[in-house]
Amino acid sequence: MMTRYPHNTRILVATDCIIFGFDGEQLKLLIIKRNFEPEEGNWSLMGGFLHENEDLEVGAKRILNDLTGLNNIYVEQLGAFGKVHRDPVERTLSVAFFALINIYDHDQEAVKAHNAKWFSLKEIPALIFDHDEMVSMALDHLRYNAALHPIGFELLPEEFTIPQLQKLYEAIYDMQLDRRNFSRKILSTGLLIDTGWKNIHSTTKKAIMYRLDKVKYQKKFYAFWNFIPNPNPNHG
Amino acid sequence: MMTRYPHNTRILVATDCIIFGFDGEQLKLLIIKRNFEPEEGNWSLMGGFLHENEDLEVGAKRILNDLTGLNNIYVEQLGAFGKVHRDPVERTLSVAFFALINIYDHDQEAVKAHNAKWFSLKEIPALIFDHDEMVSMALDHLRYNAALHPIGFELLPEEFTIPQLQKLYEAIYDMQLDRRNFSRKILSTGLLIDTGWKNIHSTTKKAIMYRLDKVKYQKKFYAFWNFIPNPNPNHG
DNA sequence: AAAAAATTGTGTGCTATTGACACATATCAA
DNA sequence: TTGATATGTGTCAATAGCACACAATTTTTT
Repeated sequence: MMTRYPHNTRILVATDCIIFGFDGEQLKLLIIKRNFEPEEGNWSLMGGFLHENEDLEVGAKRILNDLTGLNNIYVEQLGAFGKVHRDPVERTLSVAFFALINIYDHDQEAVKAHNAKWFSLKEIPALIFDHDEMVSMALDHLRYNAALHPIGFELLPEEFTIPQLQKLYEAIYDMQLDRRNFSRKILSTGLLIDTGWKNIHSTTKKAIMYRLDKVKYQKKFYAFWNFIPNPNPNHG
Repeated sequence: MMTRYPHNTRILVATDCIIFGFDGEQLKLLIIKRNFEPEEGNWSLMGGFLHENEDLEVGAKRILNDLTGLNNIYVEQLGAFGKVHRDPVERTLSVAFFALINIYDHDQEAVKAHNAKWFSLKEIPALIFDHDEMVSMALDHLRYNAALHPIGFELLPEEFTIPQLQKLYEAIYDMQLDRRNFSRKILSTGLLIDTGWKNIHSTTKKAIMYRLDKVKYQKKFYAFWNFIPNPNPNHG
């Protein structure tokens, strides 16, 4: 029995998290100001090295918990970033994870302790290494997947109104959507349950609060949606 | 300036390739019979360790070229597989790559030399490590993406007929499609160029040979298609 | 107290696309 | 010449998409 593969180089493996949140108006990204070398003082995704006996997703969730105090975060693996010189200190392969959190749920003290801050998409500063590329890929992933799967709900509180949901989609796609068509589409999926409550925070007509039907959500995750109006109606 | 990150474990990084081909009737997977330990004699995806100064995709293409003799293979990264004990010898992180090739284009001698063989999807033997999971994920990826993007063409020769393309889609989705509706949909994309030739190999009516309009292909890659009839017509 | 402003809920009609299905055409074999 | 098989094109009803109008609710203003 072999105990090692001979003659091969072992390299460092890290995990970086692209963390999206929604404040009701804008889509935001949570990043940290590094207080360690290299690139100390510059902005970076939250990340860390993988532990010796730790699975990838476990490592990502440990890092996310560390920063936000949250445990049940929606994460998907984005992929591995392995360019030889992406880290100037030593070759490091990073597995990027895409995370969606409810921005009002997290531990704000932990975020402060890590020198972390939420940035609107259009105000994100330059990031270290290849983190800009990771963010860009994560945003594409979000736009691509939110049009086909009901993942947007991960960014909202348990109970939400249709206008809130619409604002989220408008923020994700940076476009205006028709209120009436959006409402019809979203209700026709049958994924929303009327809680019987109304949004008491509104200053005008109080919108109905809904919650996600989690059973149907699981079943329909792969049934294709199309929330975003077809950008190219006549396949020209 | 630092030269190494202290106190962190370095691990082996490998690449495994999930290689799909289409023989005109069936979708097939190319796998190898291992002639080295561990798991010698068992079936496995084609893979190998990443070289010291090699980028991930370069490593995958090196491995693909090694097996098939081909250079311009369509590859996408599927993701990193990093479970602690996925390789019994030593912890190894594998980055899986999804590859589509024209089955009649490759170097059959090289394939034989590697003890490799094409298997129909329904006849794939059990594979080593977590390779079954990789194949399953790759197949999901293919089904998911072929419905939205024109990647299916990667599996066909430069010139092909609409009935051939239809058979490919039927193989991918393991379902029958309506000839007339399929033809209408595919032609309405404007992605196909009539070469003026006809399929001389046919024994009955010779179908028109088309080729892909590569300029439009690039432009339309992200314009959503929907080749597969809606599985769930009334979003119920 | 009534009107205005803002926001939310629901409806209508036109058009393009979809999916089910029929018929005409081309090629080879019997 | 006829039959068998495969290919190309057409029709039509049902549906879904999109543009748009109107009614209802709540707070603020007059």
